[in-house]
Amino acid sequence: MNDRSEQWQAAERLALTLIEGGLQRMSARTLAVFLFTDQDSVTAGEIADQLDASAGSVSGAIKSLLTVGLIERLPAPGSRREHYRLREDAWATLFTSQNTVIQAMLQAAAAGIAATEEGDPARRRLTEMHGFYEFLLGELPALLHRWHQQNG
Amino acid sequence: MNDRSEQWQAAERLALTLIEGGLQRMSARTLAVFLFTDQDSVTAGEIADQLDASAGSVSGAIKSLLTVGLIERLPAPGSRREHYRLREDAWATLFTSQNTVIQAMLQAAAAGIAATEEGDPARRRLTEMHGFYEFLLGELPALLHRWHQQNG
DNA sequence: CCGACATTTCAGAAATTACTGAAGAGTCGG
DNA sequence: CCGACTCTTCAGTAATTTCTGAAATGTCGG
Repeated sequence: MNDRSEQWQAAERLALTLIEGGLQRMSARTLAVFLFTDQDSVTAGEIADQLDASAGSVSGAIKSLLTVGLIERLPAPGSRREHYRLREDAWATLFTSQNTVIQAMLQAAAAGIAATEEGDPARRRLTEMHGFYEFLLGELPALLHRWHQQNG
Repeated sequence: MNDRSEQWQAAERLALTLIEGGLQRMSARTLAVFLFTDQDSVTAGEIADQLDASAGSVSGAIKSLLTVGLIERLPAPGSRREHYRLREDAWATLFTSQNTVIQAMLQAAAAGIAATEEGDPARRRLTEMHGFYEFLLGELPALLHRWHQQNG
């Protein structure tokens, strides 16, 4: 028990959960490798081996994980291969990326309000929607601040 | 300006944003109709007309919106057709549905921790992940409570 | 500079997801 | 009860997304 293959299974299950959460399939599986590896950093080739996936798809996954800030490229450790690892604040970052969605919702609601007339029931609904996402956008920074304090 | 076709465009743009946020295409477009209609309630047929989609796909979308609690079926208004409308707390509900994802993350992390040994770097990473989602799960109810207070 | 190796890019293939259309089930008015 | 109308279900199809494989690019050691 508690051997590597059990960890691998747990990693694949976690990847499925990440997919539920909105990540793309290959990005999720790649992120799971970053979580479950017993090394400090991994290379694209190692990930491809572990996942039995093509170098191409791993390259794409790494690119997108870098873009959203979940992983980081390590200062070249003398090798020809690039090394990557999970960033310290990866989870807060993943959660924060929701803010983008919230802002888009806010703007969409505002656009809808602008397109409706006073007294149209649609305007009332869109105003409620706008109010909620405005509230959220205001609360999330404080929430993350509390996390960083509590977490040290 | 501010005519119906402009509203329709705004509705389709909002649908795209909802898709970004994780809804399925048809559910998102249907929800947009519920937001932008100038009626108090709409029927499946009206939605199908508005979206130029088949009755089947609208039926599926309504079913899923009902399931997650974003819309409600109205007490039969004497007509043969079913009437639906956006629920009052739809946006809070949509946001709350994230909690399910958070709990799944928490469990996935716990499973990973159980599968790793003391001293494995993977265990440290998984413990951090677990801590973050535990924090989130604790904060969200309070956040929604603040919303309901402020909102009345 | 050159050779070897790792990564990236991208067009095409595979797999998944979403929609349609038609048949069936349910329901209301008459 | 019957007929008309609406909604639901589901198999097939269409569209989209995702992955692969090979060629191109980049980089390091020598």
